[in-house]
Amino acid sequence: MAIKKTILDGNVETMLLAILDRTPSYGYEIVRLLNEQSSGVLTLGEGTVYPVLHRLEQRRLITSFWEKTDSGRPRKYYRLTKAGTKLLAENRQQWASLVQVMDAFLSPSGNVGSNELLNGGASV
Amino acid sequence: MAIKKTILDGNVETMLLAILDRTPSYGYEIVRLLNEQSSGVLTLGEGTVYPVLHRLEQRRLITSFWEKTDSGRPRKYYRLTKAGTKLLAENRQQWASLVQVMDAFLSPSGNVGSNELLNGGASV
DNA sequence: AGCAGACACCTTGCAGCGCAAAGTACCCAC
DNA sequence: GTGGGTACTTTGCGCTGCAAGGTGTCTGCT
Repeated sequence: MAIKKTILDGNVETMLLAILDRTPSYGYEIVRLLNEQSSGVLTLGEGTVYPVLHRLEQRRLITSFWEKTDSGRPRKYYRLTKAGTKLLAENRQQWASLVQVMDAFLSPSGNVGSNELLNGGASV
Repeated sequence: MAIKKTILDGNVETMLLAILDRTPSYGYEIVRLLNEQSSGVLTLGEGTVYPVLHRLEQRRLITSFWEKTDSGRPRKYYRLTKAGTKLLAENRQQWASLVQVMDAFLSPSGNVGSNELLNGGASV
């Protein structure tokens, strides 16, 4: 079963930033990357990824530059800005916090609030 | 830094189900539970939790019953239905898948696609 | 008596995000 | 000349979290 859209909210942004943090890339390839390298868990279309890229660019978290190719249409490459790198770091932190909280509440044992859990996170 | 709303999308639902899976409870207490037992990571208000509860009830995932109390107003308790229990299981699976994917893409080393990661999840 | 504050519930309206759908355009192979 | 792969774009819908505002009860302080 593929992942439902609702719990993806906001995390697509983080994944794109993480991908672009490794190396500049372009929309079409990012879509392939996400779908192929997620064991079939993700099934994102272009209609999802492109708008996110546009949003990120408008917010100056990434910048774009066109590159000609031998085959087919030119590609619009994206690269992280400084602000993007910073946001990625924040998002990593956010994600870590969420994992911590979800783990606590989802633990079947129900030992939420056991203080062992409450030191590792969100010191910021 | 508290968690931003966007990445909470859908997960609040799962947390509520998980809480109610342990024991029936009521809105006001659930709000306290979430905020107190999350090391300050969550700062959810009643305006967030009550609508979710209503939604869940409409979808027949939980049922409610009023209980009188000695102090103050009566409480509206919620309890999981069979469908709710089933959805919780699904949501756990969804969450596990998301964690797997996010871990893969967020790993700084960039070794996404290393096949060690690709066995644990989403067999459903 | 009056008032604050904890308890407990509810609703409206907005903003953000994912995504399906539909469209444009180029190239290659048959 | 048509089908399919590459590549980018946009519009509009639905769902979700949440801020803001509101109702009502009881306890305790002054």
